[in-house]
Amino acid sequence: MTANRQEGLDPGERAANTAPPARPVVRRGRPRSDRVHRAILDATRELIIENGFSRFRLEHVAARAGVGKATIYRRWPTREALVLELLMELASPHIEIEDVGDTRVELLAATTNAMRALTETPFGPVIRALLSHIACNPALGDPFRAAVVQGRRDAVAHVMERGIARGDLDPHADMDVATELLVGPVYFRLMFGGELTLDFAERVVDSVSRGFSSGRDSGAGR
Amino acid sequence: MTANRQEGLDPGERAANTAPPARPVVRRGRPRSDRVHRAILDATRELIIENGFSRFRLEHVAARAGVGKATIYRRWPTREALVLELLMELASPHIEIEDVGDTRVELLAATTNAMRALTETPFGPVIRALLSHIACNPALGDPFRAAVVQGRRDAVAHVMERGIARGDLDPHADMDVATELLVGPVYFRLMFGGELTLDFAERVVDSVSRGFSSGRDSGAGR
Amino acid sequence: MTANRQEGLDPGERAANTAPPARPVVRRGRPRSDRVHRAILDATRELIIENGFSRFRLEHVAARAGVGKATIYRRWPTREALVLELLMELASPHIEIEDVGDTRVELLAATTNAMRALTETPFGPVIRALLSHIACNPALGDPFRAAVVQGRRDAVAHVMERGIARGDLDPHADMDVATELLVGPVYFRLMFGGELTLDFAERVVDSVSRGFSSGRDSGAGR
Amino acid sequence: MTANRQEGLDPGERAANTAPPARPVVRRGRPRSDRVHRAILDATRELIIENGFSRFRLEHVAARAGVGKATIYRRWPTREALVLELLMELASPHIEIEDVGDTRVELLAATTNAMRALTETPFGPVIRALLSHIACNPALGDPFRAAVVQGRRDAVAHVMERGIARGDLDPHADMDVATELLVGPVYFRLMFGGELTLDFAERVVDSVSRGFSSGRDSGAGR
DNA sequence: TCGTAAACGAGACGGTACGTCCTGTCTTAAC
DNA sequence: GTTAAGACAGGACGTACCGTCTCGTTTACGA
Repeated sequence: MTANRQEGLDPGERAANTAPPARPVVRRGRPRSDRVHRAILDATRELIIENGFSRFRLEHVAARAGVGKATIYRRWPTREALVLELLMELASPHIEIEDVGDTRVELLAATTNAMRALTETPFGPVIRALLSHIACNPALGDPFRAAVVQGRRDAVAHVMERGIARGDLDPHADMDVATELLVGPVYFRLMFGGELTLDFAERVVDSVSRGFSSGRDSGAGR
Repeated sequence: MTANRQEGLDPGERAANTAPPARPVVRRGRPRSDRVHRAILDATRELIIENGFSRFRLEHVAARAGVGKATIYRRWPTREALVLELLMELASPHIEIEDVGDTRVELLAATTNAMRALTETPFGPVIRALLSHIACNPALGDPFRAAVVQGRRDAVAHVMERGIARGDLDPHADMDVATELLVGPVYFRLMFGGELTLDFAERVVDSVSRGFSSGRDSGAGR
Repeated sequence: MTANRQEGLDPGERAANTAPPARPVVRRGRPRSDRVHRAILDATRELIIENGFSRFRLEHVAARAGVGKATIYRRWPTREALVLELLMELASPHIEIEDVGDTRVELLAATTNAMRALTETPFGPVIRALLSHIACNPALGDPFRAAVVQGRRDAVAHVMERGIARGDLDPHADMDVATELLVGPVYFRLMFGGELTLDFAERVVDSVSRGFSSGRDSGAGR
Repeated sequence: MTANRQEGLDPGERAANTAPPARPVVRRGRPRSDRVHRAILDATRELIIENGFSRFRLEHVAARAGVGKATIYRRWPTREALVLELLMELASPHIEIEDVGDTRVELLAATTNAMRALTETPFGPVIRALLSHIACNPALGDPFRAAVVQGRRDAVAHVMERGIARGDLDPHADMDVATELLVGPVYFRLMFGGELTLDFAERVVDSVSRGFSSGRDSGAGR
């Protein structure tokens, strides 16, 4: 989330973990301003949403945030790194799937969580603008995949495990493609058109869960 | 495919529709060179694959194609229009799904056609570089959706119709999400990581077709 | 004067001087605009006079001349080269000393020419702003010395020769320091203060010409 | 020499001279370091000699002197003030002309003092780099003229007075241009090229002193 | 067969943004 | 209260491309 501020926090903590008399990498000079950090990320979010990534200009970020360009470059080496931090920040709240005791509801949540993040929060316009860079540029894609995508895979896996434990899902249901089947259709429509409605999510989940169903007359099979 | 060369052809045809003896807007001067047209598209393909769309520069296209910049602008009003033509050209061969009499094979073809286009042809790197622009920029996305995406939806719909007619698929199978379920997972992995192998395609198709199956012991249900 | 436009003029002339069938280095592309060239030099002159060389910004030149920065860099590799061309252009009209038949008048002209150029023309503020660079930077100083300073030395030498021929000046008068004695005092005051008036020029010339005088009751000795 | 440190030294000294029990403008906190003062001036001298004034950066001074930027700004309000102090410090040892009883030797000293300061001490490169600023910027030029130039004028005037008293120089010799004639040629060559040798100095002084000579067969007239 | 008019390569043009450097001010902890 | 360190807003640097424009040259067509 705060991808590249870690090194500012680590030293102290690391010092505490190791040698007591060790100098904890003294922080010298004026410390970086949190207000400025926030202002830059906010301006970044607004400008990406307004113009997309290809017309996203650091000079405009600096102007809108009321900040010098050097202040941005001091914190993020490239604009990819900047938008990555923003992306992580925006993505994280939409990953978890709560255990509500109902397998179908939880499978539906996997799809609707992704969908609502895309349609109802700034995460939508931002990731839309960054799809190409996530797909092409490992510097941006790898951290995103490691954090966000893997998080979603784990959440879906837990849902499936609970569903199998409840007897709702076939123990042989293919967990390796579950995330792809539940979330892939949403991103397909994000790029290639089509409504992103609750009805769509239910159709996807119905089709998928029928394939995953244990065959018992359970909640997972409608 | 030749999206914006139409206006070069229109005048003549329109003239034919109106005044028979009228001079059909004589084409004077040196005609445009096909060699140049080809060289620009080839350079475009190479440079997008090498650098991605964000570092794609018309000046480099002109240099590599051995062409003046004005010659490019004379044919395409924006670089989006240029890459759109390239994208259409590269996408078109991978849409059709042949009727082979076997529903499962045809469903699998829907997934593997998309997958092989992405992994084995220049269409992969090119669309990867353009995902964001297709998602954000209607000038590029709308024609692409109208031609390529709709083409794929139609092909999948025909497969489903044939599968229902053969009794392999449930007549109530949800055709509205079939393309999303078969192709969405492939694009999900294109962006968000994961193998794009035949095994993956088979797992996807198995899960989906089990959901779509008529229940009869048919080829569609493994 | 037009230091780095020579290569634009040479080819044609050189072709005429050498081999008739020789290809005269074909000029391709849109030719450089003289209007732009003039506008840049004019803006340069104004801004140096207004702000001095240390606050002289190419970005301001571009803005005032209504020109892109690249257009300036296309013609002059550094701002030193730009101001050198300006300096040469401004200096050239004040070098010559006319043969008026009167040695004292001609010696006085050597001093007053320099003085009036400094006090009554843009050459003054411009060279004042460039003294350090002429003194320190050979890229600027060498061409200036070769053209302007040597020109003035030659002019003074001719005056002395005529004065000796007329019998006004001592044949042993030291021509090697004449320019320094006649013009040095003017530049001394330019930098280190003191009036630059006709009276001052006459005092200098009187003192110098008394030292150079042939001793005969001539015009050179007051 | 130490133009703006006066206010830092005065209070203490004045306190010692006046009322013993009175607390005289208490100097609180850590006192300013002379080591730092010296290091800054030394770094300034080195960097001006290495790069000239136009590429002279306070940030580099701070780095080389091992000093914070604020420490420099606390002592000198502008970089002009800083280099002015340096210039004064370097200029002062070369002003005086000793009374040796020989008018020609003393006139020669006026020229060679200036010349040797320029060729054999750091004053040369430093003033060379500052000529433009002395000529254009009163903040730097006025104090320099008041101290250094006027000092030299006074020294030359004393030489002339002694020469007239000795009967070597014409009582009507023009004292108002004497400094210009003796030193102007040296600065002319500093900027505009030519050797700065003892031979050159002697030729200048011979020509000038012949103009100033009383006509008696004295030492001043060669 | 010869004009003529558009296409062509080259590159100049006014701009915008880049990423870097430096300015003069400020904010911190250490002394 | 001075010190070293370094963050900060701002502004200029020199470079790279944008999309438009002017050149001289090339090439097919119709007169």
